[in-house]
Amino acid sequence: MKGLTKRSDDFAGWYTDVILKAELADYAPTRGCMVIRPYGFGLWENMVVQLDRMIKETGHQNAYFPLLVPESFFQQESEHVEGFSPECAVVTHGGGKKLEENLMVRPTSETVICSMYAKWIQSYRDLPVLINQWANVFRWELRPRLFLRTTEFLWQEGHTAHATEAEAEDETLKMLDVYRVFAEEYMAIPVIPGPKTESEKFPGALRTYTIEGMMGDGKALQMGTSHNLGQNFSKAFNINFQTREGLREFVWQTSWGMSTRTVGAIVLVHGDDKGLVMPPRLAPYQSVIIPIWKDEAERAAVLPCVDQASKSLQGVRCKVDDREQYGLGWKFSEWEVKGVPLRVEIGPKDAASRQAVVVRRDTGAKQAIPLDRLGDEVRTLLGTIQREMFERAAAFREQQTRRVDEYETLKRVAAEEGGFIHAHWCGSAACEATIKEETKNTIRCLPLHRERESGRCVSCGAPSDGRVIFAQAY
RNA sequence: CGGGGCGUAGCGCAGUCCGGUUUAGCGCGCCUGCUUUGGGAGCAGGAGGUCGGUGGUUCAAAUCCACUCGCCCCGACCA
Repeated sequence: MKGLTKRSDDFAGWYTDVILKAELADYAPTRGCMVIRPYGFGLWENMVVQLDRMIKETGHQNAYFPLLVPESFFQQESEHVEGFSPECAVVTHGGGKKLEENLMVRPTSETVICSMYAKWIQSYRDLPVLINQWANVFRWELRPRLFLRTTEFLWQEGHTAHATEAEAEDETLKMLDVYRVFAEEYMAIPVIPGPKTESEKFPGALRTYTIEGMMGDGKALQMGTSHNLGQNFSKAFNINFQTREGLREFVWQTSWGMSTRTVGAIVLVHGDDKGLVMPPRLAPYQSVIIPIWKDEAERAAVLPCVDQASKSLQGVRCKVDDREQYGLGWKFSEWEVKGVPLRVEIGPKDAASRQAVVVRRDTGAKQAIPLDRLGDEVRTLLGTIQREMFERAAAFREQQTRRVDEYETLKRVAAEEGGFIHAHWCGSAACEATIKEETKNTIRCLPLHRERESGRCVSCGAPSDGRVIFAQAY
């Protein structure tokens, strides 16, 4: 692709170029906002279809709550207000008049939803409440980046209410695992699930769990979060219920979200110098057929083969690129930057031998496949690509991960190598802050299934019983 | 919000320092026609601009000055 910044030259510039040239998105006239273009939205829609299915399969129902939240509602949970106020947009006027009460544009929907839950929940028989909504939210970010951090973004936010603390914790972890499976099996991105530290948790939550992925430059990206809200919101919004025993209790809540940011993760993890590489299970087009001919005779020979190929690819999201105004090189480059997993070329030579030339986007590997086996082979190849993309990402993460025991080493690795650093940490916010200050690395999470290992905090030397993950984050 | 950079045709840029043969150019793209097609095709013709905005200096401003708006990159805050 001409004009595409090399990934190794300037990773950030490359990222922006890929998104623009692949036509995933474009800058909007509104500051900090972007337009998700049809190709990018097609990817998001495929993600939505799968994630939505998984959310429903775990017993949740979709609903929709309003974009605007009365300021007074928003202010009911103190930690929540403190965390979100700086990044909220506020509506002060409506219908040409100053409003009696300001309306917050939701940065997340806990408060409106809780106000409704207070109304809907009376008895233990009303529990659990398992609701999800697909929505847009606004966070006034100071430094926007396409997909990764935009003022408005799309996401899914689940909000549940339970009778017991244990049930809420189960729900929190269950949805975290839904995210893990989605990231690994659909996005082909290995992630590390685990709780956030106190300083990194969601404002108002008891505990926040995250799935952390490693991007192609070794930096970490939080790809989804699941919060155990405890009774913080139910107390603030008075969401109580009568137990079987006749007692009044506050519900235990969770919330969890995954956003369009993850589209950025797909670019950052799988992309290369030619552009995007789409994981087959989410790709808007899984294959593109490019017919080749230079006169009517060849066209007549090739077209039936294209039809046959196209028919044999039933069930594969396939596009036939028969645009005549573009040359072959142009088409190849275009579908490469867009990351279509498989390119199927059919020209006169192929037509003569009843075959197609199939080229993998991820490896560039090229092979001739007889037309009568094309459907099966393509389906198999798509599976192989999906699996190998995950394996490559996992191998890369492995290669960019260090175990470090000395603070000096941590500093050096953080400065010179980047990537994930597994190190001991005593659990104090002070050490966490010092390390962040001095190395730009933050604790991404305490891996859920980390091995018990006694050691000493890299910062203060106090005892620790397991390693945490440090990394520079997006 | 701090530091840096950039706003000139749809996109990418030159011209700005040192104001004046500049009628504001170039490449790509776009439109018309013909020829082309196994890795970004060729020829011919054509359309397209309040030089980000406002104000100032001057006989004369894309060019100098002031203010302003917007965007990008790097930090602090965040999904």
